[in-house]
Amino acid sequence: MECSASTKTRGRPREFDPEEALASALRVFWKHGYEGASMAELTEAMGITKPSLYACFGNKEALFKKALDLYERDKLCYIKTSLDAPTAREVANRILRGAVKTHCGDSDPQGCMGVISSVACTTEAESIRKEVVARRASSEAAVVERFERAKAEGDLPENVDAKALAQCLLTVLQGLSVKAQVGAERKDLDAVVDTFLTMWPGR
Amino acid sequence: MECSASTKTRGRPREFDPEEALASALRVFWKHGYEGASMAELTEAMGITKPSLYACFGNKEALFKKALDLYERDKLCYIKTSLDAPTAREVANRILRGAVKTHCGDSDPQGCMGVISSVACTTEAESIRKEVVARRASSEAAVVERFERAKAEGDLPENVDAKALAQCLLTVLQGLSVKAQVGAERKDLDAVVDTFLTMWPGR
DNA sequence: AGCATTCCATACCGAGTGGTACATAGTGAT
DNA sequence: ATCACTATGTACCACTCGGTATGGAATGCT
Repeated sequence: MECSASTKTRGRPREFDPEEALASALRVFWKHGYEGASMAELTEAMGITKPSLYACFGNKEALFKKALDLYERDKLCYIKTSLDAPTAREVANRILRGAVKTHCGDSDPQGCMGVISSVACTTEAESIRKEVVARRASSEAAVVERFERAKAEGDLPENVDAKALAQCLLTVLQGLSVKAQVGAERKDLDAVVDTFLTMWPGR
Repeated sequence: MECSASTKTRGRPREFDPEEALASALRVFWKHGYEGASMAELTEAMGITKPSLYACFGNKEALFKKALDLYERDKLCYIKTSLDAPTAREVANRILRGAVKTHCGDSDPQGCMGVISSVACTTEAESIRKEVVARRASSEAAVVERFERAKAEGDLPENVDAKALAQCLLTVLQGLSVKAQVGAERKDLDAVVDTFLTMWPGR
């Protein structure tokens, strides 16, 4: 049991690729959130049966967390790389453009999996919400830190509150993902980003 | 059947107040969204049994739409009244402050019922999502119109795109409601609004 | 070949879902 | 008092939920 990349093959070999299956599961969770994704839809998308899923991934919650890992590694990586931009404005630009591209593309589900899963939670699945919120907090902290550096480097005026500005940026980010999920057109979201960047203080 | 305020009382009189019951239902939908709210929790909160609910409100979907009407009338009215503010900046200020107060108060559930219900929708409840999205679109149109007037009146610089600015404002609005729902502190949201208004173009 | 081990498929579990049939109870009109 | 009418409470429906027991199939080791 427990999916791993070990090479010892005693017993009947597994007939599916756990990574491919996880990628399929990710798309289902992304579309419907944690509670909205049923085991039936998950197994069908993954092309495996329920016992195989449970043997390999544990249970629904463990599967979700592994999917969330994959999501952050593959789809949310643009946030971390954006922090390398030379100015605060360019950081904001890259993050927002990256969000529009990721959440409004037509090859992947619309919207942000984190937002979907944290908003769509009945009380009983609150551990999922806490998981998502905790991960988002760490991203937020990184942006705050980056903007404080930007202030020291003169990218941002002295009077701006780095933490508040970072939270404002991420608020727009989450708003964009909501709009994307309920079917906003990409050009409208691009216009929102244009407008927000026009308002952006400093360079 | 069908709840109404008619005065003819042939047959056994109803033992509950439909308006009170609807208000209780609203709080449940607000907390959990359409699909997250179970009939069991609804009936318990409303203090009535399922047959009474179905006789008076039709079914779950009809009950939700009536709750949504009540929500918009009682809780989202600040958006329409905000449009009467003298300047575009004051319109934005009132809308954002109203949102923080409404979605981050401790007497009502956290977050925006519309966002929760439109984001947390499995494919089968898509009619609910469309309903919510359509209502939001009409609000958005009103804000766009108000900002175009503001441009004509000189509140906003000539180079700003009224529609994009309105969408940007509502993007922040939805971002705020997401943050409120997952437990952001009110002072942080106030700081976001402060920052956004500092960036606001024109008067 | 025989064995231990692992995976797959079917069929099932108890609990919860939205929704309803039915008998009973309370009302106004006749 | 009887009737038509409506609300209520119980008990139930078919269905789906996440999760699992079980038997057989496929492998490596001895």
